[in-house]
Amino acid sequence: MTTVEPGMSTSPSMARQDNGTAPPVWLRAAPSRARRKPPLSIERIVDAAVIVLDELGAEGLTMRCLAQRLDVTATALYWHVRTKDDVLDLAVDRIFGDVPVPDASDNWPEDIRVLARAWRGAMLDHPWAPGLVGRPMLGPNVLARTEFLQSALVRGGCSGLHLAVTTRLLANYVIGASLTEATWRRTAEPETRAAARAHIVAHADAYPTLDASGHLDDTQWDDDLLFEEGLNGILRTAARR
Amino acid sequence: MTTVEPGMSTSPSMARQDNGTAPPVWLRAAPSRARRKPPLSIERIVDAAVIVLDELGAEGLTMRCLAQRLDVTATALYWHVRTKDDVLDLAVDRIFGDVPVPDASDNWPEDIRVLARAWRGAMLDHPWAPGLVGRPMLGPNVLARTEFLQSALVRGGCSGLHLAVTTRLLANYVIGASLTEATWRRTAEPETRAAARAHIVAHADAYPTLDASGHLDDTQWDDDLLFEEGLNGILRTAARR
DNA sequence: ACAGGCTATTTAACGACGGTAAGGTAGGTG
DNA sequence: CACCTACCTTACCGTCGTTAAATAGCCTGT
Repeated sequence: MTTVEPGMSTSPSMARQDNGTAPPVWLRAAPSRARRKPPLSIERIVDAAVIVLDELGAEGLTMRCLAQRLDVTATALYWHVRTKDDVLDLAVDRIFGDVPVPDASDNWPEDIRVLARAWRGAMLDHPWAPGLVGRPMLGPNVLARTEFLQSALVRGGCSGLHLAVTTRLLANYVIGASLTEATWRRTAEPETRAAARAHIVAHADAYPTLDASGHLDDTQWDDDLLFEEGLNGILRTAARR
Repeated sequence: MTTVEPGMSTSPSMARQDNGTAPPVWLRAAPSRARRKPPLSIERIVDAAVIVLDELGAEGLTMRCLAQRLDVTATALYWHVRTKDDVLDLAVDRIFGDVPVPDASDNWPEDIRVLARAWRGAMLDHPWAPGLVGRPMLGPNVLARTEFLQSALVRGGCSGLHLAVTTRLLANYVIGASLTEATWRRTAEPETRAAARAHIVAHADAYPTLDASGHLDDTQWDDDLLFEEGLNGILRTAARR
């Protein structure tokens, strides 16, 4: 993955510390025209942040560790970014950039389905993202997807109050579903999942319906199916106007 | 609010430090039978945590500040609680305990409406709560409300896949709506809200539908109305089976 | 009355974090 | 050559969550 380049040590502090013992010449770069470290940029920072978040989760992202990954000191990041929260906001919007905006077809419900599926897919691919939705989502990528979603509803004949209601219904459903599913997948090692399910079964007198319906039982229903059916329900009422 | 009791200083460290200068006798408590500090308990900790969260938000809750409010050192909390995350989980479940579980009537959609309204209301009363839903919600209060919700659907004739789909649809909608609304209210001073709306208007070429529909325009639609209408839509499809 | 043990709390401290202030260094420009 | 600006580093601050050890209050058996 990471290849060693001449004149580039993986740690800048090591490069500075080697006073006295110079490395063999052929490992040293040509003194004047050596390739330098690529300059830092917001894009590179956000890219690295997403990688770290994928690997370590939201709690694992540290300015120091993020800087280390970029071969830079932590404080260098603050030249390009104001706070850590900025990095988080940018990272969230970044992953929504990976959600393709489909071309508008003549089948508007299917357009919405495609977008909603991809939206949920992006959040489940980066399970740290739903937990970060508690900050305002006003990035350009999010707005662009919301625009597409609402425009599809307009093509379907929605307007006025009904349009506002359905837009929110759709967005909130996708967000809520992604949040709960991601939380469930992230926090629950098989042992924990089983314990939760067992807790319901054990207190079946308090939770008779949950017990009978197999709530929290992973083997009962497929998450993808449940999401899809819920989506269909929303779209059906949207179409009936 | 806080009354000064004899023999009880608001800060224990002050009480210890006054070596030498003893307070006047009448301010000192009777030496043997003085009322002592009420003992710490998980309940008192969680109560205080909710208060602090309401006042300072999720980022303002510190073990030290929580301890100070309880007139105790920070480390004393760890006798009753394993980590700060425990406090957070307990606080989230605690506020759901304030959501009244209605008696089952013969009008099951209205039962669900009542519960859903109160659920959303609880999260908006404690705007820090939705941001903490990224941790598993398996507390007894949450489970009891979920049980009621699903049992109402069963009374309405739901079963099998349809029951599972509608349960999730409802829960995810309420969670998503509460999350986005609370986020919007919490983070957005009027200036920020106006800026967000203005951003859409300024880029009306990129977001024509959002612009025309008044997206992010607070004066356009009432949040309560939008939530209620979305809920009605879900319940209508649930009833049609 | 008193020793001893359990419970609840304090004192002290550690390591890591987000963030700031000041200084340095390279590259372009006069 | 000097100088400016953009970018990065070194050194450091205050706060956080958490642990370990010492300590105070209370109950119990004698």
